[in-house]
Amino acid sequence: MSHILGVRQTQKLKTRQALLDAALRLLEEQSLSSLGLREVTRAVGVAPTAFYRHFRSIADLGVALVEEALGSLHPMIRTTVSGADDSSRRITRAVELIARHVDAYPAHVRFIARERHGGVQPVREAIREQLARFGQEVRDELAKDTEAADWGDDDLLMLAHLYVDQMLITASLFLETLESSPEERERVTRVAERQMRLISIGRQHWLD
Amino acid sequence: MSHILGVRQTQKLKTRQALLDAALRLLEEQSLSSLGLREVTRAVGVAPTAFYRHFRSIADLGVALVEEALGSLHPMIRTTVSGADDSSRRITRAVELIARHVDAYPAHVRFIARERHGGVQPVREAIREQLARFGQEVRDELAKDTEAADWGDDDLLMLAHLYVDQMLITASLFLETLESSPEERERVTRVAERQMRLISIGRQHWLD
DNA sequence: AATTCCAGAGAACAGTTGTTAACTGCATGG
DNA sequence: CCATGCAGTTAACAACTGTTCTCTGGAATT
Repeated sequence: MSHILGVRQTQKLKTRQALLDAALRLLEEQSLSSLGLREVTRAVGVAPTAFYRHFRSIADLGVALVEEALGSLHPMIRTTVSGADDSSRRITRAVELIARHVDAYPAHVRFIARERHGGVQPVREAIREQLARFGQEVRDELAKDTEAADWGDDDLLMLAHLYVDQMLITASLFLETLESSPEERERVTRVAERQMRLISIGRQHWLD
Repeated sequence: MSHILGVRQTQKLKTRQALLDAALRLLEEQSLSSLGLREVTRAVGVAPTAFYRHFRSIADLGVALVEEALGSLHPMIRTTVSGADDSSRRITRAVELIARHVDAYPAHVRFIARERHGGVQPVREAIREQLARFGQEVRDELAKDTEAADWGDDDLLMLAHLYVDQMLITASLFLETLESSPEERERVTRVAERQMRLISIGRQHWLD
């Protein structure tokens, strides 16, 4: 199955990745809809026309970036929500995991937050799709929990989307505090934890 | 106090508003950071240089749009959250108010959702400021409620921001269903109501 | 009635953009 | 070893961008 790539294909993949990296860096201070194809190739040090060997358009590159930013995140989401330990520790761990992820991949997080409602339709669509998948996965994880025994499937999905949106809000908040003081980051952490906790409390009393 | 404007000033305001309107329309299918000054003046039917009589830059126009989109919304937010009637009806009414607002001003809502995390720093800042004000106003309204008698100020603000974010998420969801079937809109309405309800339940049991 | 002011027009500027076509050199498969 | 494939180059295109300076007509002020 594992097919060893030739010199040619590896070089092509390398250039492709360089384009993605350069685009992601340029997108820290602008939106995808204003990102120029020449701007990207210039940053990589490659001729403008080389772009077409890898992507049909900037929108196409954007969709690839969505895949890169969210595609590998599914296992992490699953393990974050699941687990049978007590809910308080789980929340602390989840918020910390989000904070770490923002630290590790700030540009990816910024890209998703920015382009989720951005001006490029295919990219919005790709993000919407991935987030819907997250929602379903979180719902499946929640369904395993004994606490959700009598819940309807609709309600589980409703709660799952609430969690997913809350994660995004938290991530975006951490993003804004990337260059703030540790005290500010701590404050944001505590607010996020309490918001999660309030949702959890609502969840516990949903069937009352 | 009410100073009657001369022919000259009214004409200037008219052109300014035409620029804002044209920009808002053009922003339905792109982001602010890719909006061109010439593009806007062309849409209005005015010379490119006339733009400078009204705005220093596109970013400056964006900040004005934030004011137009959110500035007049404060009284509505206050009345939505306040009121002593039972919480279930309040939620129904709040979600309906959001739906109506999205119907009436879709371009404004889209602009805010898009540029909140968009590529233009001064505009992000302006939106952040307005949303922070909303948060404080909602907190003040929540503080009046007898249910929040023993709540700390921190917790009230935490809840207020949760509500504000939830309103934005709901508005953005309605935006996506603007051209969908009535059934789809009804479905979104019910999900939004249940999410609000879950948060309200969490609120009721917060001090347990 | 004469003067000042100023919103908008017009022309020109140096740069930028996406896309095309035809090319080159080198890894690949026969 | 030779022929093919294909990643990346080069050059050129028409169209577009923000910004400058200069000008004009008519409202506002005196």
